[in-house]
Amino acid sequence: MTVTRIEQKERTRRAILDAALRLCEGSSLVALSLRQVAKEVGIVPTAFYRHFDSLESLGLALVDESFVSLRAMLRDVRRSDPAFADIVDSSVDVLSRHVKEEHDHFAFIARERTAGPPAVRHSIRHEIELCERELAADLARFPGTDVWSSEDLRVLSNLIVTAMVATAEQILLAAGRPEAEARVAQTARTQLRMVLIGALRWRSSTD
Amino acid sequence: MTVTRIEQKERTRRAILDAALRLCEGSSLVALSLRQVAKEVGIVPTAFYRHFDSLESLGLALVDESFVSLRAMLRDVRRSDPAFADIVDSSVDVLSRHVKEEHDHFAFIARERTAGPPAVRHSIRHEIELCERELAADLARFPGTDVWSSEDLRVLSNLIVTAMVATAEQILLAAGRPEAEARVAQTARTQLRMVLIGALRWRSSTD
DNA sequence: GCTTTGAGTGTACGAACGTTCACTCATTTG
DNA sequence: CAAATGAGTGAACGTTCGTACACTCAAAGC
Repeated sequence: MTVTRIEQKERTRRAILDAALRLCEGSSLVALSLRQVAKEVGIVPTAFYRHFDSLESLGLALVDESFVSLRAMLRDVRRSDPAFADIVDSSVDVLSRHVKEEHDHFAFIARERTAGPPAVRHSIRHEIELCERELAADLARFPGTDVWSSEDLRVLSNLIVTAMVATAEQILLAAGRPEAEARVAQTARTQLRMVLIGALRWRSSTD
Repeated sequence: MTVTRIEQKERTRRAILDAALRLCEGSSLVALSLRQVAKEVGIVPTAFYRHFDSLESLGLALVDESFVSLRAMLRDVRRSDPAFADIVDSSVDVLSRHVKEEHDHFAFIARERTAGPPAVRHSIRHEIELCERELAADLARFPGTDVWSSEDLRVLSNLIVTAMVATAEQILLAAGRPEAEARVAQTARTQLRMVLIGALRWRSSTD
């Protein structure tokens, strides 16, 4: 019991983050009230201000936290299991596993990306742009892509990220129905293959 | 002045729809209050109930209305201008023109699709699914697609619709900055070509 | 051990919320 | 022309909202 003081504060902070994540599921941050969060946590409304100075800064903290989950997923995708013959199979597999494991974080990103408070929307968009740039860098490391322009890489990774965001949304929607999940994953695999093959062919036919 | 009575009612109804569309821009339907809408329209809160029995049914009316705009766009895409050499060019052109013209409707769909009240979300998802099925039927009419399975068509049209929804979101985001709009359109054209070529190649290599 | 600190409390406020109800009064109807 | 209709009014209700302020009382620091 040496660090009890800051430890307890951190515990309450976590409880607030979790409560907010839980409560705005099914609506949005913009429809959430400070009092609801406080009641859910079990503290008095004014105590909220000891941790965040507004719901918006709470939202920004949730963005940070959610993208920690998302980046953990990207890390897993990157060092894809060599047991998988196909990078597409392994990537979609990692995606669907992470999305289900960190359901709340991915749902938060998907929802607040378009409907959150302006600052939250902006922050999420920025993070996703960074992901696109990272993906473009990854793609550039592939054999045979050295002839591509950076613009082509950008366009391709934008398309892939868009498709994967949509896939994540559909996985969330199918959550708990294994056959629906499998269907979404199968669709995502096919789409990824179409895109990759198309990108290669398109390049070699226009360079 | 023969139809003044119902005419006036319709006018107020329109004013409510417009006010709601305007007010929930930048947040969401779930963060909208009946009183805000009434104030914006210039009627007393209780008068709202003469036209809708809840904000949710207002939301459903806005979904209907927004998809009238969207379907008008699809109609334009379908009878694509023969002056355009490329169907991709003409489709993206029609898309960006309609999205800008009916900015509010497309923004509404994009936003409430993930963040609206459950019934609204569900309704939008249903409408988008119908669009996907229509697109699949259109694609089936293309020469050379007769060997495709209906599942392949479904997967492809899902991918295309996803990419176009994302494009619409980016056009909305770039609204008012012509160079940004042009960039989004150019990206969309490239992506559509990658997808179409990839789908063709993928099919012919696995049938 | 005495003092300081700060997470959490409790009360209180004015504002906005959804909904109720009884109403007005111009238009429509018969 | 009298009666019925129905869009819009206005006051009132019980809630919930964000926030201000003065407070408690363990843990942390000296």
